[in-house]
Amino acid sequence: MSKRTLVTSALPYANGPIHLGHLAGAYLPADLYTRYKRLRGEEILHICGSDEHGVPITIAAEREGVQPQDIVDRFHERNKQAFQVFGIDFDYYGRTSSTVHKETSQAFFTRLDKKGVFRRKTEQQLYDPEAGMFLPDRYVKGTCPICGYEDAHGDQCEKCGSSLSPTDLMDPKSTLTGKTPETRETEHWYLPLGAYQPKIEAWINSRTNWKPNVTGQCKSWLSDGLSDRAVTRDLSWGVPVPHPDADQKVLYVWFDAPIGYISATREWAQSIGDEEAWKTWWQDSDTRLIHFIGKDNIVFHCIMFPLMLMEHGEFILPDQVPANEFLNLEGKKLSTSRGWAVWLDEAMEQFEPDLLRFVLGSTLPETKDSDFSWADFQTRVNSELADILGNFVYRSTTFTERFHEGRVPELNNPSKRDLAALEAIQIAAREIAEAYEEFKFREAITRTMKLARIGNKYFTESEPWKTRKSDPEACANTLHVSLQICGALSVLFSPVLPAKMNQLRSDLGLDHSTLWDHVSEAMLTPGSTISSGTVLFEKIEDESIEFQLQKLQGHAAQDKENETSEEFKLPELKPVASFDNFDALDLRVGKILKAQDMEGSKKLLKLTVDIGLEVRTILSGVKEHFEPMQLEGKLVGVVANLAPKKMMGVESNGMILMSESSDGSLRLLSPDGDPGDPIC
RNA sequence: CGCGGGGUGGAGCAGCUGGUAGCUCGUCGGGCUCAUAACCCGAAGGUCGCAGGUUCGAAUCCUGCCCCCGCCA
Repeated sequence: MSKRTLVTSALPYANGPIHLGHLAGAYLPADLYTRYKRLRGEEILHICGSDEHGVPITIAAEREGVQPQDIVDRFHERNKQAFQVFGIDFDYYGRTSSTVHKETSQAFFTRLDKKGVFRRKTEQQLYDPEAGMFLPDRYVKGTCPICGYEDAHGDQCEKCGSSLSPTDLMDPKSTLTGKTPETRETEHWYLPLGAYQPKIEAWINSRTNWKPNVTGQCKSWLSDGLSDRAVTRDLSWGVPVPHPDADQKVLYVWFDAPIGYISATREWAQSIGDEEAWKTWWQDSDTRLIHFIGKDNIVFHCIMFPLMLMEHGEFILPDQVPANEFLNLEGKKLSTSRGWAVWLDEAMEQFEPDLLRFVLGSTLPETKDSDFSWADFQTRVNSELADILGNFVYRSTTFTERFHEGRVPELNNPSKRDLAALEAIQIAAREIAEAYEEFKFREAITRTMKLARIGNKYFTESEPWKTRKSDPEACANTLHVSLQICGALSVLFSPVLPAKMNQLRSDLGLDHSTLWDHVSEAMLTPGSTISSGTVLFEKIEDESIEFQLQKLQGHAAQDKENETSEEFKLPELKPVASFDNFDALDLRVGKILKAQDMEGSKKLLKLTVDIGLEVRTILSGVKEHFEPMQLEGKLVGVVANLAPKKMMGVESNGMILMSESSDGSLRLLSPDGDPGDPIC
């Protein structure tokens, strides 16, 4: 039995925000596990951080005309913040652009180099003389030698799917300068995976407790035969290769990123004022190392990184890699580039983190790809969190409040049913724990919810509203038992619903440091006071779901527009809307009294509009289409009851109706009538 | 034959180290009224993609075929 557990979550790539797919793949399961283990009183450390090197970041930086560091700074902060709000309980969130990481990964490289692990190979690579640099695969485009597609990338042809090497391309062009690159010689360090294959294979075969999808993926790689992999690249953004012959070279991102787990742990040790503390977590064989990742990362965490650790010699190896499959969205695969994603920070503007944690946790892609849909989100929140769990707690506490002075009753002469319900608490605690230990988080959540279902059934069958008069002792027992179940739930559900269960424990007068092993049929002391009337979970209205769906469509449509902006194509009709949907809008005739420039905004004009009943301020994104003077005095259509929205520090109260031409230009809808007339 | 995943009642999933097909939601019927139009009970609904094979017995193992879906997490 290991003394402690080190949990790592895949380092998110710092060129974009976190979306639901990321959470479902690694962060939420890691957090559920960590929180569960902490509740067990076990020693556990959860490490993560931003992966900040690699070509996509330099491409993003160039596109925006900024430095890679700027991109990375932006997303590091944004993602760190989003994780925190969502309740992902990292002990430390580092970043690979840090000094400690640079030192750690360089030392790692040097040690492997000195041990003779690497092979140096000279190879031909494309060089852009104008840009003065070797071109990474993705910086080269050309004609695919296999299918003749003219716009193939240096690493892969999107048309036929063939994987390519830049030198395979016919008529290659640098995407930086558009020039034809020349071929030059360069030398790189390789990790000769092929040579180590037997060693890796033996190790993988010894991992008998891994998930089938993980082992399967590894074996498939092994049976294809591992090929050597470069660990260095000719780039400027990354960790410089610490070798005199390696001018202008950096460590390949796949090599330095996993070392980020170690460097982040070192930084954590510094932060607690004990520089050496990280060693316990990485070098003591009593520590169990667990990597939470998405399936795309399996090969790195199950083959490459373990090999690096083995050859380094001073580190423990991963004990478990509970990789998840992928999460789809509304039945379609997520695509950040096509705008088909739900961004964590945006989702949390509307919904409490616990709701997302629950729904996402209930549908984690543990064994195969799974699907997240907003309709399902609404159903699960309403029918499970609100109706089953929330309502059970509510009926138990309010009944106690109304008929028992808000105090936990004594248990006297319990019936068989009472005893069975109390026993269910222990059984649940045991079964739920078992599921967590086996990384079956969906199962854990189902089993936890089952206890609330048992509570409802027990409460209904006991009929305290009848025994209240006929048999007060039985009634008291019912309340006693129901409240004990609530108490148990407040702990057993807290890995999934940390904030809500904190609230519940407060209401029940339980200590926040209550541990899993304190869960029993006697958690609440008879006579102690409880609070009631807290509605833990509000139901989600259709409108909120509709809003999210539209936002999603909006993201996707906007992106489509960007892609096909040259085509003259009218947008497709939206799905049928009910009359109620239409009727919810209050459309009015308005008169623009004044139009002012919004300083600092590219798009917005500040309009003062008379809508008959009142004069209000409306911000409109029309600066690129109209001069303020053109607008003053015009009659326009106004959405008068749109929720106010603050932009650039000014609150906008409504929206001006426009028509948009295929070339993107806007025109006013000009109604006849007087300000305030309803449009119907 | 590029790699990988999958096809189970209306929907979303579990079962897949072989032995009467489960769960949540939805639907229908009933009960109850403490409660967030909630809760409880019952019912209908599946030849487990297709075809072969192994076996006393296969959703579960083997073979072939068909169809979906990912592969800038």
